Amino acid sequence: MSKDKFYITTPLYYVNSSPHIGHSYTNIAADCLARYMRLNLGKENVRFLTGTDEHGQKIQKAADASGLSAQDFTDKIVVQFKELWSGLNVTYDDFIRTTEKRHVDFVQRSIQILFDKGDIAEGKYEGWYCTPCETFWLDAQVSDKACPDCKRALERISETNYFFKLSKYQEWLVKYIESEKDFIRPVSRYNEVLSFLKNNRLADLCISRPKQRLNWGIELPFSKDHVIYVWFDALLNYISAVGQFDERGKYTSKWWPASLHLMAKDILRQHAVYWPIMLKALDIQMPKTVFAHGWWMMGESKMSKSLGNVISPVEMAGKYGIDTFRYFLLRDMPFGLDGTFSEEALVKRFNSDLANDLGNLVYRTLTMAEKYFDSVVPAVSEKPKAREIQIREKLDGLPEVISLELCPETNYNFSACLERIWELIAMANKYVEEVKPWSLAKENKAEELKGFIRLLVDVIRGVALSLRPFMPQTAESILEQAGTDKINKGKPLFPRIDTKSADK
RNA sequence: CGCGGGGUGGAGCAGCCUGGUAGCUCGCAAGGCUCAUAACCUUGAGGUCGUCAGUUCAAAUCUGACCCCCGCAACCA
Repeated sequence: MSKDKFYITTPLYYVNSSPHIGHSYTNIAADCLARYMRLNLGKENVRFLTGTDEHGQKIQKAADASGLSAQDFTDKIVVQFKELWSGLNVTYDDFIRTTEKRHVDFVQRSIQILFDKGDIAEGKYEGWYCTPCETFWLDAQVSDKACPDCKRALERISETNYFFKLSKYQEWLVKYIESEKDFIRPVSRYNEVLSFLKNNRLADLCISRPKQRLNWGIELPFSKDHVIYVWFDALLNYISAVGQFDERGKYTSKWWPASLHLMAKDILRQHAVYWPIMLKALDIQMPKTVFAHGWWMMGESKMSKSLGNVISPVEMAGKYGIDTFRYFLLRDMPFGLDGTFSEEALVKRFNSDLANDLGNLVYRTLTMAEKYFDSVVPAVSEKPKAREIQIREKLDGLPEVISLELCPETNYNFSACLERIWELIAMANKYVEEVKPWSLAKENKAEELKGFIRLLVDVIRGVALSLRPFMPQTAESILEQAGTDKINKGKPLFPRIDTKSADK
């Protein structure tokens, strides 16, 4: 990517069920980066794409189960996703659905190009099929010719399908990954993919499904009897949304190549193996970075609908506030690793970090400005003390520190950014004890008091500016209260949650 | 011998790559202060860094073996 443009994507979410905390996590992280880049590069130089993946058998089945047509069903779920994003202040620039014409046309064109150049060919697909479940199983997944799902007898079938020649590009991909250290992040994932590619021979990817089994999909342009495999269809969204092929099949785009494809670790394979090979075959540039983050675990176990431990992001944001939810997700687990979600942990973070540290600093600062200087922000001190100089250095250095943490090399470390900001907050809280402004007031040391209050106001302004990508509402609120020469104090930002009485 | 992550004071984690006083947050105890949301500040208690062996002057950190926990099929980032 060029350094003055930033194109970030999230996965296209599969709409066979409602959105949950994992979807929120990916999109909040993406939103944070998009907001950050907009502030630095200008709004017009940032593109943030999200959307939904709507084809395939699981969706067909989910639609059947709810008694709706596939189109009506997906229309309904898409609304839930869009509402969630606006409910979490996720500011995407474009939302693509794989059922949209712009995407369908693009996918058909792409696959025709690959077919014409010989990278897609007809072949036989053999495997096991469970008629009641309407599910295909590979040899490796099956034992005793029984369906892993329903345990009923499987049928051996062989059908005509189309295959994408992944193996043709395997060597190229290994070399490419080896030459581009930023291509897959974090490093543990980079090593994982590379060793996978070195130790396994890629099988050619079956990219079609016979219509007799499944017709909810994009039709193959060269076979009326087949639709396109969902992954092959879905991955193309990253380029279908921002560009097009000319007559000669050359892809042009204002935004491509993407700066960052963000996803969870479970779909890294598709993005780090299939996708680059698809692009290479289409003669299109590689994205700069593919980043796989970790999973949120629920207490001891994995999040699971059957265990009933799925957290509703809407409920969390509604109960504790959007910014609290964003803060918790971005702060509590290092980006790239797995973490544990619990409401108790969230409340703890709320009370200690947001109420006690940040909220209290803002509130006490504004109260003093109000009380000592009638809400007029005083001038910067002319003879700052050593400690004040130190705090100002930390404050001035914050943007640089954050920029170093929000890049592929440091794994887009949101948590570290927030830690750095909170270090400044802690310094300011300590400094209040050191200076004892209440004593200065009693002793009529107005000059000293002025410089001190101004320092605190500058700190909370700086904190607010740095927080904009992470906690947009909070940042705005602080700037509304303290952004101008006249303080406009409001209510405490994060009223402490009383856990002691709630426990019993 | 399928793959991967992890076992560090009461809880949750960092440190391990690039060996050398074991650090952070929360909780707990004592004290201070009053501008502030029973908030803030200071100090303190508390750890044989999963087990065993090896390398080394020196190991949480490197090597080997072993034990235990959790993900990797499904709904699913």
